[in-house]
Amino acid sequence: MGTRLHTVPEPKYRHLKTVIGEALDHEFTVGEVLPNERELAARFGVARATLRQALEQLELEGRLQRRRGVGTTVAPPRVGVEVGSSRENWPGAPCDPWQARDAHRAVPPAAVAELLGTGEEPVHVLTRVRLDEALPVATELLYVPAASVPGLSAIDAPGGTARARAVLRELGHLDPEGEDRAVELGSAGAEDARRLDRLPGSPVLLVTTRFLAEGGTAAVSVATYRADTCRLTFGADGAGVEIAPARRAS
Amino acid sequence: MGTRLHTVPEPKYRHLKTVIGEALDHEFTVGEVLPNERELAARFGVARATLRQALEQLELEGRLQRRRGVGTTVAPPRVGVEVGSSRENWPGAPCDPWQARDAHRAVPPAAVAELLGTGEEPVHVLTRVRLDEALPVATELLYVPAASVPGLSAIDAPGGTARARAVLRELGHLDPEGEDRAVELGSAGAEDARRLDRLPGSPVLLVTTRFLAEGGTAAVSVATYRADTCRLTFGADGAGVEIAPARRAS
DNA sequence: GAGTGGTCTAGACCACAGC
DNA sequence: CTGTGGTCTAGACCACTCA
Repeated sequence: MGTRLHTVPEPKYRHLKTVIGEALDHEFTVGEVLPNERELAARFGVARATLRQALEQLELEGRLQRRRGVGTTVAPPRVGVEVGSSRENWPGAPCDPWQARDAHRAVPPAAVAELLGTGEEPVHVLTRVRLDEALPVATELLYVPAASVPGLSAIDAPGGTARARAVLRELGHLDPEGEDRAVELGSAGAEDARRLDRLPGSPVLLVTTRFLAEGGTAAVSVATYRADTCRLTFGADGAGVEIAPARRAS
Repeated sequence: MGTRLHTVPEPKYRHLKTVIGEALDHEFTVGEVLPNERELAARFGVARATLRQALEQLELEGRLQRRRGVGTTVAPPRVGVEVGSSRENWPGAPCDPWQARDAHRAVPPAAVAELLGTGEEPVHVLTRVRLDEALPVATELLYVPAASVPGLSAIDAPGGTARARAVLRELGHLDPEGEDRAVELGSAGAEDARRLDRLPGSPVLLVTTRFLAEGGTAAVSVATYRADTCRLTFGADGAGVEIAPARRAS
């Protein structure tokens, strides 16, 4: 009685994924370019679409990187980006890892308005970017109700980065009381995709954060992290920098 | 001077995604079944593969649920599962939301062994499942070095759930000193897929947790959450139960 | 057995990067 | 320009669920 007689036949693309995945571990180095898709498909004796199904999953797992017009390369290990507990990512804090790009006033989407407790009232909306080694890893919309930045008159700074800095400066004066966070899977919209240098629809990790101060919600951040290159870390006060990626076994 | 003259033509599947997404918001209710793929493709005048590309992304965003042999239905909003800070998810704690399924001894994968600080030495490996409303939302492998459970002899319980309970009981006696966590995107392996009632390769959120006690790593958990149905929450001590899903705008 | 989504094929053309 | 990955087609068959 052989092991697992007559289990379902494994689909081709899944077998391909295993084979290529093992080849990546043993016969390729980070950054190396793979043969092109037509070549690979021919070599494995499958249609290009089938091969692509395998490559897609490997890319989803952060093991491959594909760029139109360029080719498919072996991806480096995911970079860990600190998202959690350390107080340094309070907006406006000295070590805040985000770069402000713009600021304007607008009525937030309903889901955000509910978290803020504001109604249809416009709030400050900051657009920010987070870089790692000069490459963008995330974009963010930071919603700040006027009530959180009392020292700022609505027409204080004309807009753009100047106002963004002013809002952040005021936020930094608040006394942080903690944060709420939610992480879920999403896909990049057109804007985010452009800023993250990915195609629209690429998988992203959506991090919604509620910043608490003075008994209420001081700001809400909706951040979009590249799921292919990022591993979000939630350190126990800076101790957890060393978590290595856990590779899936089938 | 029309707005955005001559920008790139939007791919069909992305336009489809928008159209169907809007229809989901306005003309369908949660749980309702959509027309089948051949019917939809014909209705929109595209090939089935193109339609499927749109459906795939909507499923990735948690807006659709597809089951072979059954059909495509409108998904309910994602369920928030508490993963973070609250001390109640320490393994073996009274309110631990996980259900033990099995226990055995094995040498952990290299990445886990490194976190544990054990070498090639075998550790306890507990298999657990996390349910929400009787549906599985996550599976877990919990690696516990023998040193963390001194009150347990290696052959104490013969294995299975009995030993799992014994290990957890011992773990619960430790004094928690904090946790490290990392979240990344992955795809379900064959085993996980079966337990989560999904197909292999489905997107999952991989949560690697290091439990700290007595100055070292008491255990390492590698948990696999269904990315389609789950939103991981990291509450500020139970305050953040109310975070609503933030829907992507394009 | 009928109907669903999942897999697969063998083509085609398009958009983009880089020379 | 050439070569890459991205999109798209019109079929086919398979695996699964349920009546």
